[in-house]
Amino acid sequence: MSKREQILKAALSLFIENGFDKTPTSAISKSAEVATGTLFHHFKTKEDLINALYLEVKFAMLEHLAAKTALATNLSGNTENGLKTQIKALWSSMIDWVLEHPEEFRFLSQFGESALIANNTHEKVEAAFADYQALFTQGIEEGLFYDLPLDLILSLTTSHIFASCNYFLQQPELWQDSEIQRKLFTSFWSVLAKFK
Amino acid sequence: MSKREQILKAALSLFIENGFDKTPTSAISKSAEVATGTLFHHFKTKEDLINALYLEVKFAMLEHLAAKTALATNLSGNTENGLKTQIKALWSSMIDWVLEHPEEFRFLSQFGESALIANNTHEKVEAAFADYQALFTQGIEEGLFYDLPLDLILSLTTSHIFASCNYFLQQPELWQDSEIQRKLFTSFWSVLAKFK
Amino acid sequence: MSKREQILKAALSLFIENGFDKTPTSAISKSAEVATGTLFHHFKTKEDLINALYLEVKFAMLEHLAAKTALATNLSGNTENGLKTQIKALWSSMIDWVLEHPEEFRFLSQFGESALIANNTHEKVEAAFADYQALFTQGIEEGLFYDLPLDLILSLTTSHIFASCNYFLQQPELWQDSEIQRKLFTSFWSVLAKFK
Amino acid sequence: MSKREQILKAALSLFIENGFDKTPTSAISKSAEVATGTLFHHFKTKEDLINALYLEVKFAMLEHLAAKTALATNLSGNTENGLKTQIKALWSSMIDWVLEHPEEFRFLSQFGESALIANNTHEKVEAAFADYQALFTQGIEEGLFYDLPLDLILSLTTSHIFASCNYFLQQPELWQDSEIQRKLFTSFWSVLAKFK
DNA sequence: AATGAATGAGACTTCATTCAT
DNA sequence: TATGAATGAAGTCTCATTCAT
Repeated sequence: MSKREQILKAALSLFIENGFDKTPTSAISKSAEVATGTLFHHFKTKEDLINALYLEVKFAMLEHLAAKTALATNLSGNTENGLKTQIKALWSSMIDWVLEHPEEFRFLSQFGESALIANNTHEKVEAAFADYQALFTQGIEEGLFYDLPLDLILSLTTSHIFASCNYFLQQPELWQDSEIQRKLFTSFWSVLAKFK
Repeated sequence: MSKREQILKAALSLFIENGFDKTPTSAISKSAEVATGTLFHHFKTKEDLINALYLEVKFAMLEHLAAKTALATNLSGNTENGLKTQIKALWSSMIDWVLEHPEEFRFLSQFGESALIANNTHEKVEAAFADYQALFTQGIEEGLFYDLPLDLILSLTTSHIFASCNYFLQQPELWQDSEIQRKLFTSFWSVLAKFK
Repeated sequence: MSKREQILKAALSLFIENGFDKTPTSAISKSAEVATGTLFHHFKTKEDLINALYLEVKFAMLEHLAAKTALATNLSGNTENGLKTQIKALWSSMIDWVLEHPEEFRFLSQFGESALIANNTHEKVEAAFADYQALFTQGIEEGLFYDLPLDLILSLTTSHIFASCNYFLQQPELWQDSEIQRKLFTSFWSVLAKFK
Repeated sequence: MSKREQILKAALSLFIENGFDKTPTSAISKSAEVATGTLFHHFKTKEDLINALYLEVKFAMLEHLAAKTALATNLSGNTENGLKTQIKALWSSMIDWVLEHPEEFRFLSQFGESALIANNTHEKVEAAFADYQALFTQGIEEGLFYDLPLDLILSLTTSHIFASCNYFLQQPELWQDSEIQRKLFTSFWSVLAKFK
């Protein structure tokens, strides 16, 4: 692992454990076993570091989703209920990834909305997730979803997933229960879809 | 307004504007027009201050909900669909309060999950909200809601309301549109209820 | 006990326990169960308080010595070895008092040399102890003691007593051992006297 | 001189002049001509600084004593009165060192008994002085000294030396007077020895 | 005499960042 | 690329003292 990677890894753990402001850069470099100067060699400032970390995590998540949902899309073809299938794949891939990457998820929960993440950073992420967003636009346009503003729809679904993930992180065994999965997806789906 | 209240008010504004760590206690006392020592006369530490503020805000919200929903309960009597009526009253009172108290809502959004709020504080709040929580227990027990853990149900509904509130704070005029209200409550209700 | 006395008593305990600077006046008034303002009603400043306390303690000690050694003097008459008898009485009365008033002794040990005690205060004390000092002048003049400066003699004897008292405070039962008393007085006496 | 040494030197002067609590760390760094942060780079806290300083001073004194008394030991051989010779060498080396290092001595006088010096620190010092302590154990065991507890003996002798040093610091020319030296050592010796 | 809320100067310490090596 | 001693501005909190009641 390169020193840059050591630093990112140490920062991830420390930021979620103590928060950004309660994590001195000296603690990061110590935990990463590099000198204090080395951190600033790789990241101009502490805020640069957290933005770089945010991008790494979001893109890692994206790669996972891409791998899982590409498969789902191919299997389903483009049948009439293709949208529901795709969104279900997205939904469950997301929860899978979170359960495999709990620290990363906690990081996104804590810092995704914080002012530390620059607009510039958010824009890069949004561009990368454009394809997924398009699924929701499609659902609204086809009259399958409630006729509500796209942003509101996205926000409602995102927060439903986040709440579910938080719950499963506490009780991971529940995710194995297919009955619970079914109920929960029904709840999720009905947040946006007019019909079950 | 007592000096204590001046301090709480100033802290509320500054914390949501800049965050906890980016708000020096000196800025709070300055904005509250009291001496630096006065802040520490009333609140032993800066963390004590934010916990006291959290309690004040939560209890103010509770009072508003109590006033509004007591009314709703009386009107509805205890008819068969009493639960849905009560929860709808709760839902809309909540959004009403948020739109009337945007700073307080932003404060709860930012700090409700943060490690700054002590367990002790959370416990006091939960005790005060026990009656509302009971509504959800009832819904689960009566088989009206999904048979999912109470905590999960609460978390899903809370995050639905929060996402809605956040949206209306950006677009307050949409809350006047009764059609949107209807759709959104339908979405909200179906997060937890098996039947529409 | 008057409030003034309550304050002095609380201050004594706290000063020896934590030191002068580590004892807030607020802690003193709290321990004395009076209001913060009351302390400053009786003592103009915190330094005034410690000076008042120093005087109280020194005069209390003096009273004890006077009571004990007056007796000794009367019994001994003014025989040739009167001086040794008187000094022995002084020596043992002093240790008696210390063992009965350990807090007061610790207070004198810690603050007797400190810059907190004003010259003015020291002068009052010295005036009150003039009679005892005269004993040592007499010993030097009579050629019984080493021909060394009075200040040095006083300093050597005082520190011998202090060291002994400190020891007996740790091991009070040793003071009951008359053999040890005898040896220790022999040691003490030979610090100043040419002959045993 | 390294920055660390500059800080220790400045702290020594300021502590004895004003006391620990009346010496702001800002005054130390200013007097040492280093930045405020530099002090805390070398010493984690202000108390760490005074403990480090205490060790430095005690070890410097020890080195001086070792150099002087090693010589004395060699000259004296192990004749019958070797112990008295050695202790006299110790006694006069000690006073020599104090007169050459008045600030260091005042520092030890003021802080040696204070609660600021950690047990841990005292233990390190005691270990280093074990050889000298052994001389006194020997004196007691050989029946040359009073049969009193070692701690008490050490305490009595230490305070005799301290009182003498304090006196000579006021009147350094007296230390040149060999007659006074002789009397004073006789006084010192008779604190512990049964025979002159 | 007694109270205690209010004051504000000043204390210790932290920490992101730099720079000479 | 890597190091870590050095920096100094800025932060939280303490505390002796005052004064209106």
